[in-house]
Amino acid sequence: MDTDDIIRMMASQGLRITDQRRTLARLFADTPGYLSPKDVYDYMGRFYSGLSFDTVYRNLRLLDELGVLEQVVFEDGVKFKLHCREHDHHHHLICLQCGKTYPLTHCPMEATDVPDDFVIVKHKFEVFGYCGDCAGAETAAGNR
Amino acid sequence: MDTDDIIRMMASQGLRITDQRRTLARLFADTPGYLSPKDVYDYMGRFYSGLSFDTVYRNLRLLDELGVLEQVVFEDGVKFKLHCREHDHHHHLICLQCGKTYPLTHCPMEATDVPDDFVIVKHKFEVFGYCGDCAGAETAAGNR
DNA sequence: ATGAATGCAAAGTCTTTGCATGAAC
DNA sequence: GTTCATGCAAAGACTTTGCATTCAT
Repeated sequence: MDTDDIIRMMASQGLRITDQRRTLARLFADTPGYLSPKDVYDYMGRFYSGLSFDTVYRNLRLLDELGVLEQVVFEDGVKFKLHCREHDHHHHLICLQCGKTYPLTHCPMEATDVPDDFVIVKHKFEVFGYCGDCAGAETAAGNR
Repeated sequence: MDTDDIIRMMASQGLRITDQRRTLARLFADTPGYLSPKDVYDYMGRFYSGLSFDTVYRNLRLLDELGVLEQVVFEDGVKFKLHCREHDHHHHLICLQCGKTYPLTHCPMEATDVPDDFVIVKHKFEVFGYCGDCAGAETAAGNR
């Protein structure tokens, strides 16, 4: 999904396409992983001098509600990424360094035994670590 | 693990056993599930009129660091429960109503394919829903 | 021209910190 | 008697809201 796809998606939901939202769309289109509100604010701040945090929050929340972005709560706070385009259920491998995610097709629920009287509503399965690029960089740094 | 076990654990780590900490120990010994800082504050507040939030936070953080409690970040905030006494790796079934947890022995990592160059650090697997008691109560309420 | 998006300021929630008093050892 | 725990007050981080102005449509 590229910048224009995101913009079309926003427009189709009735949102007005401001310059700022165009930049926001570009940012998420170009980012493979998760971004915190602060990450977004810092990036956007380079282009808009008077940028305020509340606008960033408003747009992130709006895009989350419209299904353009998805929001995940990590130990160190809330983060956002493009909503996964894959329609089939899947989970993620997440790089702790660069934030990039990789889909995992295996869903653990198939193999999980749950008591008969327990009504399942949802589940969460995430794997964290370092991707090839980041693990390599770290090792190299450690060898200095 | 009962109240006295927890108190012994605190004492062995050099903590002073105040009346308030005794109550805190009892609360967690008697609670099968997760408690938010506010839950703890509300409960403790019944016994200590001048109770302040900062003391609750301080004690929760302290007990988390000592390994007496464990802290988990949920969508609706941070919560605490007694640290699992089971030594073997396991996951949890969590009731959205009463917060009670049940251990799951199955670990999804065995069956998950991860790229060779990805270095795994940790993973998270949690199942949410309603336990037998709560699911029953909800259905009964719905039938009124 | 109309209504939505933005910036500003302010408030709200949750959590932490500094300091004096009081309690545990 | 020392040292740690508590309460109070204040500050800090993060997020949301109200309102006037500006901009997309």
